[in-house]
Amino acid sequence: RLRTWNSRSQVHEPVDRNLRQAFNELDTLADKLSVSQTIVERAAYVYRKALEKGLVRGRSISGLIAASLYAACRALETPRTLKDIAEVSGLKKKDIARCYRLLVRELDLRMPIADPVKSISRIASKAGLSERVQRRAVELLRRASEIRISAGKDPMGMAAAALYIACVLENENKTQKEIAEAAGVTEVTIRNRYKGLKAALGLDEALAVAEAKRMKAK
Amino acid sequence: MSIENVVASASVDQPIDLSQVTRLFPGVEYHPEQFPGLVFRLKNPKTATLIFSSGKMVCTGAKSESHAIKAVKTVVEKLRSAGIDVRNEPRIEIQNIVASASLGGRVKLEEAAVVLPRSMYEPEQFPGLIFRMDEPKTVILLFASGKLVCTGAKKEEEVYKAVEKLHGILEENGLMSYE
DNA sequence: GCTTTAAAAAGTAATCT
DNA sequence: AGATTACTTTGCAAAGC
Repeated sequence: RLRTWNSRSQVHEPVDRNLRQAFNELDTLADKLSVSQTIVERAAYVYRKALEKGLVRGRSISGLIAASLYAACRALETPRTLKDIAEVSGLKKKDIARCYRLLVRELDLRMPIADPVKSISRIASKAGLSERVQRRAVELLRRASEIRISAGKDPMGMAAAALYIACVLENENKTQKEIAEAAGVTEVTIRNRYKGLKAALGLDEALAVAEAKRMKAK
Repeated sequence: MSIENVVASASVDQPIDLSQVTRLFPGVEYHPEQFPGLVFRLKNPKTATLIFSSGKMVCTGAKSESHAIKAVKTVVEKLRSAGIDVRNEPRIEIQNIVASASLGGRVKLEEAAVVLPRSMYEPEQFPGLIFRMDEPKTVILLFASGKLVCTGAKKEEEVYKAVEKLHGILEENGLMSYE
């Protein structure tokens, strides 16, 4: 995808050698993650800035490329988790996260706060959930953010729990396990967020009725 | 507010034979292939002191500056009474103080992340907001509960100043909610 | 950059009963 | 479903790879 950038590079400069290797890795990751060309270009921009600031010295190109790609996804609010990028890059989540924080600190990147709503459709399609359930989950998340119960919690955990609750309320039979797998969190996390959302949004009665119906159907 | 950990460096300006220390104190941990420092643990003050062959040391785990100083002096005394001649008194410097505190109310974390310069809030990676303060030069981990961790200070006074300053900033911007 | 030491915050995770 | 233990983040020094 970045052939044009690569061919523009001149062979003699070591900077261009670095960029070509970096952009080749970026293309590979981007393909595996199925992200748009816009994301790739933003990631390439972030990496160039990092190169200019000398942040690449003594650090692995792979880690910074993976972190640049994560930063681009975050900046453009495209739901890709550190876990996703760790899986396709073969790098450790912890190392990519460290590079990402370095980029944000040193390049003064202003990142939008991760929004669980942006992950709803991706999790839903992986788990095979209806449009109605998704809309319900989004509404639950909107109410949750108003009363600030999401603060400090993993956005994917919030999104997964909202989808699970929406499934119960809309009588869509999906297990916590299926949604947990689609979201990349554990069932325990869904249960904990479920409790929090139920209590904070006053869903006790509605969920009790829906759960009872669910048991009967089963 | 309470001080949770104090890190101090020290030096007796004289080499120390770590193998000898290992022989005299069976309880110490020393794995030179893994790490050049010998771990000398004290029950009181409950601390762990790393001793290097250069005679330099690092004491961690103390709950106050004075406890850290007391711990280093105790370690030196123990070495002496075991038969190691340590001629000089240790030169001790406090390097870092870690404290925890509560602001007494909930913090609007997402809004704070937008308002506070040089702050990072990444709930996917860590539940707390990371705030780097210039003066006093400290780093504060701030949680939605209003509880926080302040680290990087070299004086207890800096911890108080940093926490009060942050509290003031949060109040001025309407980022606190009590009860 | 890594290695080791200590401690708190709140969240997530793995493992055992 | 709990309970436990362990890991994530921050700061810092030490000597050596």
